[in-house]
Amino acid sequence: MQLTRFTDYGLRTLMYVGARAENSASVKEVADHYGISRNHLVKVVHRLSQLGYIETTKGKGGGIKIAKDATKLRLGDLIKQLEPNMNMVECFDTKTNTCRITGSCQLKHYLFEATQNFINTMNKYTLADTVQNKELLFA
Amino acid sequence: MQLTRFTDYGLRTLMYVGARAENSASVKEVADHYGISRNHLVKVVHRLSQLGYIETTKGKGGGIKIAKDATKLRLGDLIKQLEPNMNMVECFDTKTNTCRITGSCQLKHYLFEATQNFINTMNKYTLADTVQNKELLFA
DNA sequence: TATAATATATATTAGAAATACATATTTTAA
DNA sequence: TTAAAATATGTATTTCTAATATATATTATA
Repeated sequence: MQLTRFTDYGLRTLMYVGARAENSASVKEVADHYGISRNHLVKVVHRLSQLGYIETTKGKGGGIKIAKDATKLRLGDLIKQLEPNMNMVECFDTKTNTCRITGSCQLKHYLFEATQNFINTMNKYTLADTVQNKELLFA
Repeated sequence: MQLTRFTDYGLRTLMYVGARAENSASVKEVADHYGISRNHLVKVVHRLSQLGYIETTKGKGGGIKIAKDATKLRLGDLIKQLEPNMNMVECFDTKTNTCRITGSCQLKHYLFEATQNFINTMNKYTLADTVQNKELLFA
């Protein structure tokens, strides 16, 4: 049970940009700061922009910028949208489920409740909560 | 964010065996019932036996049997022990962590709390709760 | 002693995440 | 107007790990 690096990078990018002056930076700057692939990060940023969390500006002097108030960005919502698959077990997706005991098995209900609690707990916090000290982030 | 099939199969095996007369069955029987690889299931069963959840008997007439009272087997504990990796993000494991903002980043604390809530929720339920109707399981 | 079961180690396969590469597009500033 | 600097996008490759397969060993009983 893990989050993908895609989600991890997405959160880290928002944290970085949110802590920057004017809430802006370039993808290259973020990739360099974390020592991760710029090409991979481009896709994460692209997804964040699709979701409306980031504004991108092409061309010279362009870059990325947070599109929403960091105190309004709930972490649970972010995770739910960035994760490629929140189906905890096979039978969460009725299309591909092959489990023979689905009918009488209660496990899925408990897993659903637990996953919901996971997201709810994360939703107690916002992006703004994640960075305790903006200066320290760049130390 | 998903459980591995290994964990899924482990839970299903316990459910199956727990619903059987005398709480016993053979690996082959369980594998056939779910239509999954017997060889793979052998490893799951082996792990369950290492953890003390299942007793195995070799030889003719042998098989597997639940080693504990199903009403005492909490699902959260099971999941925690069956999952190969409960490190939600890279920085959960200080040995392999490379993230540069670990010092000032609060995300890990929130993720830790949320994961704990996930496990706690599952621990409200036991293996005995998962099977509503033993007969239905084999319908 | 043959058979039916689990135990164990190793090899292989499959799938998905992560990364790399190449090229297109856009915008600005010289 | 053109070069440069940024993101956009599609495809290919690599890497990792879960899942599966294979082979053999061990054990116990009929």
